[in-house]
Amino acid sequence: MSTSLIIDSITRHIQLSAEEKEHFVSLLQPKIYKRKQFILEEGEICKYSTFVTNGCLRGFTVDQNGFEHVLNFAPVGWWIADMYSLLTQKPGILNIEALEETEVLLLSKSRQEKLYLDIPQFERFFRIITENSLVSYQQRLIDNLSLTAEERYNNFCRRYPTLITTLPKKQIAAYIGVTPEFFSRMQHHMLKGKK
Amino acid sequence: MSTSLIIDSITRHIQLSAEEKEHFVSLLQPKIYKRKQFILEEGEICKYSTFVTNGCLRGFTVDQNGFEHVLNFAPVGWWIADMYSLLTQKPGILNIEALEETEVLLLSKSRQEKLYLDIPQFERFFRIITENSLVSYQQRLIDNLSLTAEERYNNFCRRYPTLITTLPKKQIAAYIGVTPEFFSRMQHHMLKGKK
DNA sequence: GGTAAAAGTTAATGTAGGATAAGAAATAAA
DNA sequence: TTTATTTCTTATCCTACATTAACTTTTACC
Repeated sequence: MSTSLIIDSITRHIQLSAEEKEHFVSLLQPKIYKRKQFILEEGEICKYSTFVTNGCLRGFTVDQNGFEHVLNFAPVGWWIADMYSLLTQKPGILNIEALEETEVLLLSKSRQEKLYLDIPQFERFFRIITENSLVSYQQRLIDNLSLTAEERYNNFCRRYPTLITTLPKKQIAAYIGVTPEFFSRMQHHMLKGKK
Repeated sequence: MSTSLIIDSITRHIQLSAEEKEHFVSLLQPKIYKRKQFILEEGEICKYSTFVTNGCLRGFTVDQNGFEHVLNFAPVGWWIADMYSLLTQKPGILNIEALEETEVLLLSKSRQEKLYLDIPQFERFFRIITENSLVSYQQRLIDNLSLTAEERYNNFCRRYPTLITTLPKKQIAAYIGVTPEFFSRMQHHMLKGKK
């Protein structure tokens, strides 16, 4: 089980002793998902916080008309969950799917809660990453209210330069909030504009 | 200084001794804002978490074309801040303004940080309310990607029934993401549809 | 390496919601 | 109570993006 990445990303925010690290690692379950395999499906209760050590996941919803909307991507080093369902333990609306073969570390809700009591520093760690996540969703909401699709795409490229090359365009379109057809036309238009 | 509301809302999530409550309250600064007065302006550094004990605030951005977009409302019992600016201590893009005469309790960033060390339970409290806030922004983002303006308005009415009566329609329009003109037309259309 | 499936493109037509303008109604300040 | 300001409405025209459909290219996997 490769845990150096998760430990590094945690100790960027809090300090842990060797024993604490060891204890934390003992709570994690490694798992591998194949391309297109679902980590979580709409209607299920989310039982885990999922940390990606390899590959990439996507969280998305399906609307009344069957169209998919991407809430988030989780590339290497990111956490993902259906936060609503994880917190309330009620059925969620999120689907989480592997975009390619993906290795994760699972932290169950009950173990996460116990962790807060055993090592209170983790309360701080999850507070901090939740705060950062909140800020980025607020910014994205403002972007969706203020900007054109073209501007939102430019922001996406600026914020996640590595993802543009790896993700199918279809998925980026579903993230910025346009149809694949319009996305295609938009890119054509942007190229023309630059020349 | 009326602190029973803030103490109640905190002790719904964590337990505090009488001394801890007293200590917490000693960190708060009461303040009153007049209608249209700004709590924070774009470009400033956000120094406080603000808790509303009376009245109502709004957080909004102004886009390139001068249009306002409402990120959030803070009625009685809610916290508000420019989270990006508060966390990074860099100039923010949010304006926070009083919609009516409003009483608040201010908790400065430095005192909040010290509070985490003095009473670690507060780390948990702010983790929990940040998680809840995150969930609602995620849901709102999905709504903006999936639903029509009419459906978003219905959701707003369902989620914040008390606010519909008190807020100017203009502000609700800027929250759900339409112009006041279209909002007006939309309401007319909805009435017709119901009969 | 072949083939089915998925992803991407292009074009024509349609629509939710924006822009502009101008007046009516409500509210606040004096 | 009056006046000024803000909010709300209605109507017309306009645009960013959606829909549909048909086609091409790329990718996965047997």
